[in-house]
Amino acid sequence: MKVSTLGHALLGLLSSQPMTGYELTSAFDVTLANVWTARHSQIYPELAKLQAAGLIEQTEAGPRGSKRYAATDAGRAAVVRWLEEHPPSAVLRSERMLRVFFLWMLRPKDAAAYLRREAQRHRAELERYLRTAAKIPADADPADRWARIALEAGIRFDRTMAEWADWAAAEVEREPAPARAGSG
Amino acid sequence: MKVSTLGHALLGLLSSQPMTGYELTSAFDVTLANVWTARHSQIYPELAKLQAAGLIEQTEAGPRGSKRYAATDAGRAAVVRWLEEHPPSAVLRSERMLRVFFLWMLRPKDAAAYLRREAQRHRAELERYLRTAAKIPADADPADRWARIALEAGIRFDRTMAEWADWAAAEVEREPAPARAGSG
DNA sequence: ATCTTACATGTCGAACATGACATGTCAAGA
DNA sequence: TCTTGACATGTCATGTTCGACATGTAAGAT
Repeated sequence: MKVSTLGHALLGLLSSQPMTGYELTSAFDVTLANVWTARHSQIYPELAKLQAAGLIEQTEAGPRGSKRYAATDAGRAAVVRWLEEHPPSAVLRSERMLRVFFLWMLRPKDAAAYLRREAQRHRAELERYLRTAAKIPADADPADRWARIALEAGIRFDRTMAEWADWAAAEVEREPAPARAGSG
Repeated sequence: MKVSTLGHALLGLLSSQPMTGYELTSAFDVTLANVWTARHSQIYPELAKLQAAGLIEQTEAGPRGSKRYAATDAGRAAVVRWLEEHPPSAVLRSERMLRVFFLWMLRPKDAAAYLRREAQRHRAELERYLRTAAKIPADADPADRWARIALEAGIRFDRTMAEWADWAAAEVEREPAPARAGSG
């Protein structure tokens, strides 16, 4: 059976602890939101597929008809193979960064304002990360250490992008677009 | 008519200069590869849709049955509206970053090796960006300035991620996973 | 002349992803 | 008791994206 990226993500999550579809959905809304997204309408059918393939199993039936799943040995092995054998696809999809390529179409003033707002958004996200990081106990527990490592990527990313956006805004504002040849 | 992200990207590219489907395809393979991807099999049908909507028009019929398109006024206006009115979707999709969340499943030694390879990949990409940047003439021309701004985002991003990956590898290697409680 | 490679456009089925619709449970507070 | 909101699972139509298939041309090298 061929497992999609989403499938591997679910398998990975279910390798650390048994979870319900609902809990997996919120993991995508919170923890993984900045690297991958998935709605419950995609998650539930995928869980059914993984179960049929023997990669996960239901471990518990809870209150509101909830079903808790855990990765099987085969499921965990699939994640490890994915990490070790499947070359990481470099493909990155970011509407936010795509837009930057077309900001030249706005008046310099508007483009600069756009970039300042981008910087603010990145700083807001950075603050959020820093608050989360402050809550992680000084590591010893491997789980905390890994949480900290993933978080650090977010912290550095948003800090860098905020700085870049401010720099870019300044760059756009630097001169009101130099006059064409012959002005000097 | 509702225009997709891909549609806006094509409209943006065709706003700077008329291009053929083939040229647009290589723009996605080269320039935009790090923020958005699209295959020719998606691009050609999308061009047909944009033309039908009056957002682009064919300006030239070239050698091998090639067709060159340019954005119309309506097309350019659509891009500007997209940039100014449509709130940027924060959705970022990166298989590479997703994987990091599951590296705890590897032996520390293997996880560290993985992260070192990640660092190398980012450094290689960084080198590529720096070589490209060196070729951009010291700006004066707005087009060069904008090219430089987009490139700078890539440079800072890959430099940051390379540093992060090295730091993360060191963090993973720091101790061979502390023994469980009671080891003293 | 022939071959190879880059140029060039297109279709189609399958897979992936979203948003809307649909349904129901349980706990807490008014 | 009633109401609200979080919990919980599912389907379906539509839209987006990919990989494979299909076809042909022009330029440059041998």
